Amino acid sequence: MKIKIEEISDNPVINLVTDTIKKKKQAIVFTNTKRSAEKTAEDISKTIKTKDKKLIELSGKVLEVLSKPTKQCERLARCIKKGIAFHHAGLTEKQKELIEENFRKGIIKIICATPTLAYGVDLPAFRVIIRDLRRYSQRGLAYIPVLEYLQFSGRAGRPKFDNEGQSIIITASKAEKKKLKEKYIYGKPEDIYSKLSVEPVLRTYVLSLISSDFVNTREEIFSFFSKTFYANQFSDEYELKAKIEKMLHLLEKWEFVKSSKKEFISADKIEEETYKATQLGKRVSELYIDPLTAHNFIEALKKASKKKIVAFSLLQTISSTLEIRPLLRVKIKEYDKIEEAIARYGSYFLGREPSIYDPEYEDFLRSIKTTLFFQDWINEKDEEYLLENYDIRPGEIRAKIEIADWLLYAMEEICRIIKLQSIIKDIIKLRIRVKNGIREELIPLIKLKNIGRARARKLYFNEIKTIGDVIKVDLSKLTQILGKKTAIEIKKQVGQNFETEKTKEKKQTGLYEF
DNA sequence: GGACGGTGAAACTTCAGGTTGCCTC
DNA sequence: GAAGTTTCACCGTCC
Repeated sequence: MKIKIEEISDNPVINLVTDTIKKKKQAIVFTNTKRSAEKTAEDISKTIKTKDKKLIELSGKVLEVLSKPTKQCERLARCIKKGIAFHHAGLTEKQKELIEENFRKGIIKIICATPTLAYGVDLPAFRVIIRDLRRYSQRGLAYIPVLEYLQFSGRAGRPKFDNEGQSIIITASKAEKKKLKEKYIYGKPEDIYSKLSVEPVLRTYVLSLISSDFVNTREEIFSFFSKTFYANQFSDEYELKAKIEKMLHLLEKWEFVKSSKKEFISADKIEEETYKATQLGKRVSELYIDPLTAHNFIEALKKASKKKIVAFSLLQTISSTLEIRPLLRVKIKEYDKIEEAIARYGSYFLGREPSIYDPEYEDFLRSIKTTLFFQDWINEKDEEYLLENYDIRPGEIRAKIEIADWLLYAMEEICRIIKLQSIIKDIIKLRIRVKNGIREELIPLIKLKNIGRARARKLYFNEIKTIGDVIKVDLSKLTQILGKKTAIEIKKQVGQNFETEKTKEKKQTGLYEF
């Protein structure tokens, strides 16, 4: 199909977007990096002159999601004022919600997004503009799979509102146009391959099958895997068997499963060797962490019980797992800083420190940077600081923290089973700190509902340091610090009722909200 | 003559994201 | 590999 579009700039994306708005339609622009999504949104917004009250209001909301807005928040707010937004995993949940909601309402006209928006979120638009079909990978810039292209263009056309949807690819030349047409528009999507043979996956599933008593003998295990999609696809039975054998051996060595071979079997009974999960193995399987992670935790905890540890020790242990990946990237200028941290905290490490010549050294440095990020987070550094110093955005911070929380929980559980009581306390404390991004002294206050890191710090600063202090302090002072509504609510939580007549009334009519 | 500002080219740096998993007030 | 950012050389201008 051919459509004519007015050329107001030499940037085709801007021309297309302007045309879309003129038609009173909406568009999603897909780019290949977060930075590009932001830049594109900004470039577009600069060409737009509008002063919509709703947009200004929305822009304010977007800016207020954190106690102190980051540069990213400010940039987003500026774009939204013009009805343009960018959307990627670095935004906070609230910001993403606001953008999606207001795009559906038609208030936001254009979203510049990374692939996040093509998955999960149901957000159709009249026009989809795919600016980049190549993305950086290990082998340099590579074309994205056809499947992904289909995912992008699947966003085009709103079933109830439009009769058609447009998916437009931006190309640099005629030759490229022809090539991309062949590959993406007329081409077939790729085959799907099983990832079952990837070691962490295989480890997890072998343990899970044994732990749930779904299979117990070697034969049963082989037979199970031989019916999987993986076996179907590769049909290299020998290789698969060898891999499973290896996994069984490891699980046994790590004491997650026990083989009957080691037990006494009477002479007249030739029993087939069976596998059973140990108590530890069962729990590891329930926790759904990679058995290797669990094993590393156990080794680390054993070391930890024999020496002085600090938050860094445990944070570094969880930053060395596969689950926490991707690790923060160490930038060229940061090498010195990281090396310095290694020197400073070296004695607190619980794992092996690879030498500079080891291939995993690079990952080690990245794990240290990730650890330092966590450490700054629990020392109450704000989002702007973390963005500047670690290049990690609010949305990414949340995602990392959720995984860290889960891992620390798993660590705590393992600790119970292997009976290392002395460390459990440290883990529990750390978990609260990681979850909330607070120093240890705020732990008592954070237990109150509606009190997060910012308010807890405010209270502490005002000499209200414990629940007892909260009870003692009078309402007017608390109101000064937290505002009336929160102050009353907090007082209520510690058993003091200051409900005013007004709020009581509201409550009766069902309008009262916290 | 030096501070300053503007400009553009060259050099440098960095590059998507996610699902499940657990417990709980 | 290329977009986006930073750095730097260069020039003109002003005081």
